[in-house]
Amino acid sequence: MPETTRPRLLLLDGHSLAYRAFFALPVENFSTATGQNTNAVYGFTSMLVNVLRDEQPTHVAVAFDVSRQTFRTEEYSEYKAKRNKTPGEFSSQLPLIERMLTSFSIPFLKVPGYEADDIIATLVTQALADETSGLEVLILTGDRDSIQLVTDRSTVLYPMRGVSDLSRMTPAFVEEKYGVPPHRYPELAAIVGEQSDNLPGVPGVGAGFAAKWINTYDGLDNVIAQADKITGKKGEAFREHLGDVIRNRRLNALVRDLDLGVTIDDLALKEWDRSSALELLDELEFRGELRTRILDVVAPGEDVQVEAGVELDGTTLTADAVAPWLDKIGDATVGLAVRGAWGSGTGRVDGLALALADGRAAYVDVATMSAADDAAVAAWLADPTRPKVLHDAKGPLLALAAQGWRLAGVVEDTALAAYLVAPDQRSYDLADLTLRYLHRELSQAQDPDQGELLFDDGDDQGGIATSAMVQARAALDLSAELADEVEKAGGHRLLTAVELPLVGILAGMEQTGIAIDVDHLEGLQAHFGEEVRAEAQKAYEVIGQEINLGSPKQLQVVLFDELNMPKTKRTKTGYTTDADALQGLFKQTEHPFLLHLLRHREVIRLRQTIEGLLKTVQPDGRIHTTFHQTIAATGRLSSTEPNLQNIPVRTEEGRRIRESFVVGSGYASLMTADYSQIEMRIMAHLSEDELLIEAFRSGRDFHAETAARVFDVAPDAVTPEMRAKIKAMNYGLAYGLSAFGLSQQLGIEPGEASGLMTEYFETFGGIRDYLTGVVDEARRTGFTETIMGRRRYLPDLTSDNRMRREAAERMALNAPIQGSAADLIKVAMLHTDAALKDAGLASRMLLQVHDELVFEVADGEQDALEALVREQMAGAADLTVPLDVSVGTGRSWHEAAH
DNA sequence: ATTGTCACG
DNA sequence: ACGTACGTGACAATG
Repeated sequence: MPETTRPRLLLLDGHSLAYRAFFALPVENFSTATGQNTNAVYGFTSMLVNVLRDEQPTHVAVAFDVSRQTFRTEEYSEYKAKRNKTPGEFSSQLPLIERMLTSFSIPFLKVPGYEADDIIATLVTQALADETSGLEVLILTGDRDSIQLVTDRSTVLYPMRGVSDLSRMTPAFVEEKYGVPPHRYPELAAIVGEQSDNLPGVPGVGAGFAAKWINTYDGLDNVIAQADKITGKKGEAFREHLGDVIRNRRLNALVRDLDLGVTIDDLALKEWDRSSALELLDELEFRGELRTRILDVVAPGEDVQVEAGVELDGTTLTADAVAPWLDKIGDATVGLAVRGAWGSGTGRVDGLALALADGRAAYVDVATMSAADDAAVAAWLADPTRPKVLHDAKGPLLALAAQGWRLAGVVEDTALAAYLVAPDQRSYDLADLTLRYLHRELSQAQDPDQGELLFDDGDDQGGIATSAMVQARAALDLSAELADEVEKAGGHRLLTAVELPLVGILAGMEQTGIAIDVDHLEGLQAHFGEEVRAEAQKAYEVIGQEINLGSPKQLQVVLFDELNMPKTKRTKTGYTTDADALQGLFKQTEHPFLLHLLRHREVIRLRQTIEGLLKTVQPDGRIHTTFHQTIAATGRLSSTEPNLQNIPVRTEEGRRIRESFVVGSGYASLMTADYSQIEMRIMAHLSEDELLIEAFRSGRDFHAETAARVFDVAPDAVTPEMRAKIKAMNYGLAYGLSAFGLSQQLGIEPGEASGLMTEYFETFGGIRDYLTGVVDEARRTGFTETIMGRRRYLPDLTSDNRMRREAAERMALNAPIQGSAADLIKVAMLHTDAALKDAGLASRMLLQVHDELVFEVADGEQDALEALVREQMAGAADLTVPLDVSVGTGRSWHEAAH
């Protein structure tokens, strides 16, 4: 005989559970790419799903508070008044919880003027009224008021700590824990008070005494009636606070007869809306364990595989089969994945995987290709009319180039698309994106036993062909999905007109590399190495011991314990020993150790830089850096292995390293071209500040011009000090400067810095208005935007954490400026590259350093190149101020400085 | 793996 | 009262 399912009603207090989850789970760990916080949704959903799984209810409902205004606040305005203002990070998650419930087909109820507790109390009362139904009730809540609802047919599940441990409150449990039966719990709470509701109780009376009184006198009413019989201090306090107790009792009584317009039958569990549930899980970026747990409960047996069911009709092409296959697919858009390796401007191709939207896919093993195959592949790759989609195309591009294949017709790079949609991500791994946007497990689908991959994989032993084809298909499907997202984020033009075409240019620059004078670099290495040794020796002599000068920990012992120097600014683990602090200490103590230490730092750093560079010189005598297009959230490029964007320049000694970056054989010289004050010019353009625009249009010394305005003197009366102050101010502006930061920078008093800022903003009111406007708008829309429409999402602008909020505000000030500059030089690179090709010049672009481009100049092209580069860089955008470009030429990067 | 320090724009 | 400018990458020391 089949077991009859006992009817069980599960009631949840949505508000209190979500609120608990919000504080239990660190918000940093739970937010989406676009900055939506999800910790409360996550915690609530997790609790809900666990209870659904463990308790198997037949009926479910969730109750919410509508607002803080209820009949209780009407009656007692201080009710819950001590609670902090509900954080925006919390409120924004409530609609998501409601959507989650809707997709689970679980009804949620709200009644204006009443709390979630009252709704639950009403439902419990209804459910228990019908004794024949045998309905059992479970109440999941984070609010202790519900304890009064516990009976032998209704149990409260109360989260103990965090969101995982539930305490099962049966009548016996309540009696054991509080010393009173459940229906008397509110009487006890009335005496003891409830801090979270801002209901003060009787001072000095705890749960123990309260329970004793209630039991002795048989209920609170009798305790009150015979209050004068209670002796001692506690009795006195009780009589004194009788009013509070009576009020508490009135307020903590739950309303049990609301008109909800639903019956218990309406709460029966229904079919889940699987597709909208999945969609929401993706939107919230819930993957991994919770996702699985939800799907297990929501749609048992219909796990991700259903979603991952990508049917691939794949084949590993044998010799001479490539050309016919490529012919068959015509000009369909193809997902392309390259197997091989790449880096340092070169690479190797082992195989190519192609996938089409209709399921066809092929893998070409380069090792077994015939000459005809090679030609067919080469032609297809190079044909711009045969559209291809790749993930992170720059590496494959280099590998293909090393194979002698040119790649054209790349209509989408899914890494770049995902970056434009959410530029703050740490990585844009294909598997992550596939899961986030396609609801598919790349790794799972790779396994032919689990996925639904239907193809003859022939001698594909390691599944290399399979996984490559699956990735090719994933890239293709992703491009379709991301196209919408990019469109929504307004990034379509940026993607197709800037980022995508830039890929090839960057690949070319990496491939070309920059020539290095290794002998010179080795000479410098020996030179600085000797000084490192000598300076360390002197440092050891002064303190009479040999410590590791590179260890902040050992330095702190020497400086602060042994030499008893004043403590510097704190770091997480101790006191800072950075150069600024050491200089400060030297001013106070004049201890020679500090000078040797500082000098040691300086030269060891130079030596390290040199050694790092030497290690990366390739057999061709050149360094081939890797440029990254999806790292910096502002839109800038970054450079690694080695980083050629932070080669020393500020000191004469450091600049000697730049002497080692030289013109390669067969070329005449290096040329650098950089924008002057690009960020301030963008500031002038965006702020439309008349005076600032005028300062730039005058063509005279910008910092001096602005200083003259601020100090209200003639331009020729500006002293070097005045200029230095305003220069620091000008630079600081785009960083969201503070009086403190400015004072540190200039070594002046914060008060003076603050006065300087006031003067500055009075002079350049347009800048002040612009800056406040940027932050306001970003707070409203959730993102900032550059001249080209590049977005950066800054959810922390509404954070309750002051540090986080202010940090986000500074990012909001900086992102449009730094990002627009990045847009501009990228456009300049595209135009310059095109113009070089147009003009048939042999000169080539080697490096980009944010506002500077470095070129290798071919013989006889010096003047033509300079004119071309100036024109393209200055014309990259039409701003209200001119773009000034300064150019220099020489044998080395050092000489090419201007 | 994280922290401190320091190089660049 | 508190910590302080934006964006990166490399290296050594240390947990």
